[in-house]
Amino acid sequence: MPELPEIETIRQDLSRDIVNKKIKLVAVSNGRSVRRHKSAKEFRDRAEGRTIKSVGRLGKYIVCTLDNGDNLVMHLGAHGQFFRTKSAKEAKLKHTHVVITFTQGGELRFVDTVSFGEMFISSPPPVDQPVVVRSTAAFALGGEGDLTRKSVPELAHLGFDPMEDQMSWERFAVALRTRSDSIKTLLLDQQFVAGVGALYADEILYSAGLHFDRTPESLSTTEVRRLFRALVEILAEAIKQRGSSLADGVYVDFTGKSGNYQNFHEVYEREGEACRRCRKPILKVKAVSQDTFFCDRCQI
DNA sequence: CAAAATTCCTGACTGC
DNA sequence: TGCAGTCAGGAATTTT
Repeated sequence: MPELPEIETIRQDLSRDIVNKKIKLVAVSNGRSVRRHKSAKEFRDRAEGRTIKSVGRLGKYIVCTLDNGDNLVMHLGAHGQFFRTKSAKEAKLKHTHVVITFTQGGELRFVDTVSFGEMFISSPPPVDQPVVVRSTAAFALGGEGDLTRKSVPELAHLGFDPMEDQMSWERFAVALRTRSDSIKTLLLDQQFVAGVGALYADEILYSAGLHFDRTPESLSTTEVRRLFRALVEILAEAIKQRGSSLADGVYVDFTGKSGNYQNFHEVYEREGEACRRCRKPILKVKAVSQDTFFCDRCQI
């Protein structure tokens, strides 16, 4: 369940920790975690001996640029976790599928109970075959996300990233008008906006004072602005708080510490508790094939 | 024809 | 104890 704020927290920590470290060994114990490759050996061969030059992010993907120009791309899926360990001796958690050992010592372990997550090595496209961006990101060219998208073809389909791309509320309004789905469906659609999942979608809609079922055509200009502002501000605040850790224990950073943003949730996992704005109990319904938490008085 | 709905992958957990 | 059902992110496939 990690979403953009949790992934960004991990990216920041990794960036401080593994940049300029050299990958000595890669051990894959579950081939499903590297399923885009023909074999685990191919993944290992392309990673071993490489030095990590930078750690970026697009949506829920972490992108490590290597010294040969390739990118090591990592996605946590629904239950994936990273753990940084000082030595190989530390006990291995169940479902540890990939272990990266650095020349300078220490390991980065990828633990993923259901193996919905993945890791793969991607090469930038040849100059005569540039990536064509067809998603909503085409409305937000010029940012950091644009560079990532163009060097990792596998991520070109992702919509704009609210933190990495140069989107404005006016261009967001244009992108919105191309779609007829409900606004919650759109927030969850990675090809519309990259990085938002069920938790932040509900928090964003509460903050914007909008009901999950509203459609883009029904939104006034003021409401579109409120939605865009909530999208950017909720994610930014959640990053400041190092993401949300729920009772399920799925999200912790790679040292095992929880985030703080769960203490600021207005609706998510607050069914029956009083809305902090109007005191009416928060509701939970099935919508967009998922649980949706909202206040039916404050969100119209 | 596109958009919407369903399926698939896997393991943890819930309820009977 | 066991067994059916549910859930999760995203891609692929099927149905509408």
